[in-house]
Amino acid sequence: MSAIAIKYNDEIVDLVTAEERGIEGEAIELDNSPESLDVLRHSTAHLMAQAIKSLYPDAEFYVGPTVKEGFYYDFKTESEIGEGDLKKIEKQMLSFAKKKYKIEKYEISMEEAKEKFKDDHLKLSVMERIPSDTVSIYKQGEFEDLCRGPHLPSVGLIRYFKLTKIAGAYLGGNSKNEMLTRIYGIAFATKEALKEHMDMMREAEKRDHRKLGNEMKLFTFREEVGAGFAIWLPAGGRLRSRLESLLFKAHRKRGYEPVRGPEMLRSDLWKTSGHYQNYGENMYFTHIDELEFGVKPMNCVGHIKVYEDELHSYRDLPLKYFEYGVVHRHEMTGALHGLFRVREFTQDDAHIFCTVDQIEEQIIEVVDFVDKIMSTFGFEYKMMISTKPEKAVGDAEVWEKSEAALIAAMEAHNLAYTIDEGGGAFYGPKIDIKILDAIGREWQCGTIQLDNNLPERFELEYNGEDNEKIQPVMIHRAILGSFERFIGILTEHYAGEFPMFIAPTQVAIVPVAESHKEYAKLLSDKLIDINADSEIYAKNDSLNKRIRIAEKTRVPMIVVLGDEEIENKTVAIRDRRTREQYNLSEEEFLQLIQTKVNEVNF
RNA sequence: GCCGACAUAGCUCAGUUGGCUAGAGCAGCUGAUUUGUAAUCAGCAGGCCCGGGGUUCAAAUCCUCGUGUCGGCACCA
Repeated sequence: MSAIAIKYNDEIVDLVTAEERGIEGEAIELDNSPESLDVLRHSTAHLMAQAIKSLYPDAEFYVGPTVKEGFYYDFKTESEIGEGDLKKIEKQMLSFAKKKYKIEKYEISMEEAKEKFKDDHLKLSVMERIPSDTVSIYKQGEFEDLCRGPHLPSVGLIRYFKLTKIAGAYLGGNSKNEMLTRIYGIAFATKEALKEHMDMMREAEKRDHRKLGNEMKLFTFREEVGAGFAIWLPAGGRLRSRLESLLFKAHRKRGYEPVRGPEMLRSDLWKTSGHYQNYGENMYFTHIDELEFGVKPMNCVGHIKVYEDELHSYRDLPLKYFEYGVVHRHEMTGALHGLFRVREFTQDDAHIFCTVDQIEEQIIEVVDFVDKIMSTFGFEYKMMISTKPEKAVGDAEVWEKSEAALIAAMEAHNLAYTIDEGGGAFYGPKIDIKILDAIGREWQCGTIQLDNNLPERFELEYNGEDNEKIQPVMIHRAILGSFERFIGILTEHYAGEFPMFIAPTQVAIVPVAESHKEYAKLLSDKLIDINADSEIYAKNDSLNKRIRIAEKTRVPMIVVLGDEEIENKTVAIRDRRTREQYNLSEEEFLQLIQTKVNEVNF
């Protein structure tokens, strides 16, 4: 196999450019390495543009880069293009690929380029953003495109690709601009790699929590209830309450006090906190007796009122209040997505009131807490520190000090983190925790945020050693983020096969015949005593069928009870995964379940 | 919010270019069967075809306005 490009000083250079510049380097072959795929996908994007141009001659093109999962091209045409047209475009691409057009390159001045693409206002706007005086043009067959490369030597090398999605996208990523059509695709060097990728996509689809949530009866959404409002069904309710009680204990162990603020508060308070001005368009309001109330989008104000309930000494700090706070946020319709993005959700929210000197140790404590939970579920995660944004309140010194405290906490404990410059909240810097799930996707869940703004606005204080009034620091933190999103992620992470300690039902009991129902009920009661839920499959169906149904519910353990078991006081256990069967005495069985249910503590 | 697609029974889906009483499988109910590890048989019931308006002799099907869902974009304190 021959090279498709070379690597020159860490730069990927295509063959035409290498020749033009008279340089040599390590050969890059057409394979599934990241460098090679990048070139391949970029050229596939161009091939797609060529196909689109031939099918829709009025099409104008914006940019067509490669991205993490393939490539896309943004363009515009007067014709309506829908999902059904992707096949047609793919076909055209293949026919061009068969012609094995050489991909040629030449350079022209910016002026010439502007003349050349004068009818393509999108290309012109691309050129606006290029500082250089000359630009390169890549040509394949009749099709020419402004591009800096690198590209394959020939479109004939493009064989294994698929157009995956069609969607709208704002020009330049700005919602004030016009909307273009975007087609996404994927390409690989080999047929096998493409197939593997498509298989993985199908696997991800099978894990989709919306699908599993429906199948497993965890939760539902209903048109008449309203968009973004989840309804928790019994199975989901059981799972959720297990998570809640585990987490409740974990908070108590760490000195958090449970508190609760009201669901809606007078708007005056939201004006004091600044939410009215800064977040008002996402809030739900109601008017009662001439007064305006705002439904809480966050729990901070309630916790501040808890703090204000009594005078505090420096000796009391840190104070940690937590609440499973139900919040409402009017998210934009297009943002809603299963349990991942809803309009009403419950945060595992806490606020820590502490002195400036305590920030570091408090951050560390929270980070440890996070680590405990994430490792229990087998999640890897990343932490990202977001610093002062352009639009920020509070004085610069405090900002610096807070940011330094976050970084110091990370450094002191050798924790890996990245920095998102300017990505903080307007009131303070934060650490975001991003979960990597079983199939490598990232989810933003927990967050730890320093806040000097609210203590200032509400004039919070405590008495210092010399009886002077000092303003405390407030740390907002959530670990799961919200039960909704976290359970959504858990569902996909485990593909619905929840481990015993969190599963909606721990055991499925299948009595062989009518006469064994009584023993089943007895066992079920004993399971409740050890905090395990079970379901008895005693319907008038064949044994095979009931086992099949039990299997399909993804319950972690199935036990079958018949004459033998009753006689010997044993249970026949069927392992879901291996389909193997083995017997345990009732006592051993209960012991096993008890261990498994309690094996986890955060 | 924007671009595009979609909405038929509890669930998953059929339903020709507008044309008879809108179909199937699973789930549900009633029987029969009482089962030893992934679907026993038979019968029954179940629909304002997402909601308003319209076009037409005739609308699940066409138009329109909503609502909701999906794929992205933008948003995400």
